[in-house]
Amino acid sequence: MQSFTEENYLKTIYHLSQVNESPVQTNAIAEKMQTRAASVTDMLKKLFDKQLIDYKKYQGVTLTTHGETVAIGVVRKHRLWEVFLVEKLQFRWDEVHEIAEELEHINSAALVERLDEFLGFPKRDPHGDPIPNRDGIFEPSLNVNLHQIPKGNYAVIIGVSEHSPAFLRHLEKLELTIGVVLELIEITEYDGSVELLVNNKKINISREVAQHILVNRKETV
Amino acid sequence: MQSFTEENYLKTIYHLSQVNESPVQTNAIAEKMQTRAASVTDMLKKLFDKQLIDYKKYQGVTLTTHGETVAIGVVRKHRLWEVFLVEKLQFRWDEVHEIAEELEHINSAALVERLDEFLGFPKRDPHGDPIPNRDGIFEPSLNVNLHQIPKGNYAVIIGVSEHSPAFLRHLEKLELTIGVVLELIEITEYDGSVELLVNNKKINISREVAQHILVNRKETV
DNA sequence: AATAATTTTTAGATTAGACTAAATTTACAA
DNA sequence: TTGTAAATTTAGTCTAATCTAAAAATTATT
Repeated sequence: MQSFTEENYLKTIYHLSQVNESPVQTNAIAEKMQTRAASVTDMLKKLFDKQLIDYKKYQGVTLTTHGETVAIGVVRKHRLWEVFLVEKLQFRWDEVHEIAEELEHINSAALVERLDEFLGFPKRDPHGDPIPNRDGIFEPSLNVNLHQIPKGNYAVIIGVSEHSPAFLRHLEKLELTIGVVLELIEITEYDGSVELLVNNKKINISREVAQHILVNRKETV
Repeated sequence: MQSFTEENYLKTIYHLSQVNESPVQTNAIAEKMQTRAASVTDMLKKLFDKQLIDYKKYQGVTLTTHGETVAIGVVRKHRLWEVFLVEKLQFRWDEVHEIAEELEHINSAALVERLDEFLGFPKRDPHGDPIPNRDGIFEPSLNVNLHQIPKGNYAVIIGVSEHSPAFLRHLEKLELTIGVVLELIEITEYDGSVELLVNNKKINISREVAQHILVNRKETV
């Protein structure tokens, strides 16, 4: 069994090796976890001794199969609890991350499976992130961001790649939430800002925002 | 804010001062928490410094108003989560205590209030224990055990005063669960065992079992 | 009241996780 | 290839929570 803290390290290493590729660097972990590199080194030794990571001094880390299983288990719990909080307890999508950070460490296999069933085996969390099944398998997905859609095309929002409450509330205000269908009218050459048609309204969003909105292209409306 | 561990100490002190009267002794806390008296003394000093308990060396402890508020908050969360696990996730009443021991430390006032609402503001947990409201107020209750009912009388089971899975499964097997109406036929003088009529069946239970079943007397069937 | 038994506290260590400061290794540029 | 900057690790502390063993205080018993 892993401690709360060990689980958080594994989860962070997992996320970092998804975004950039592995091996993951000590400093990257330290920054993400708001701690110091020296603390990370201490923990890496411990995780290595427990065979949860592969680690050579100065060479960064990758998760072992076992370590990845644990990390994906934590991600699964986090995302299922987020669905619970939004679907059952009526929280907004920008409020659930912090609470799920605590709930993800509750330790009961039976609880996770029953929660999954209670929620109807959801495939994605409220931000559109995929939920691994009990075997740790994710449904394949495309991950195209809005900025990559050619003009004149339609798309449906399936997720976001940035989870800060400020960003999520901004999207909410723009009516850019999961499931919304939009038409991409124009990408401004000068600053990369994007003009959209959403709910019959024309709106303009910055390149930064557009790049954090994940979509599926749609052939028709 | 209190740590996980501090919350557990406060909860234990709270429970012990309900059962026997206060002040609560160091050894009693140690036994209940499966730890050593020396560890308890260390923690008592800390809780005293935080003004969560009143404590004089060698004289035992009582909770301060603040400490009691925290303890009741933990009890409230524990019992609400137990209701969730049984009512929504279909756990049995003998399976929920351990999971609730973890969930009770999740830290979000909004979560507790929304969970309470989602569950329909339950007044009692799956073992019949009262759930304090958001202000820490318990609904008054009588707490008569089955052994105190005069023969020939009817009663309805409202709770239990012993929560071990073994005991709960035993009751389940005897069909002695919350809400069940029974008639007390006889209390055997020799060993205090009790003869009951439940669901039209005559059964016999030991004095020990009878004393851990809490009931309300009923005038009629 | 004196002594024995019990309870509680103190003293001193230990472990997990974190920190600072200094040393070391790696990477990169002149 | 040599020197410097950046990244990482080591060494040594710190705090929270625990422990054992010993000392002190309280309670019970003659």
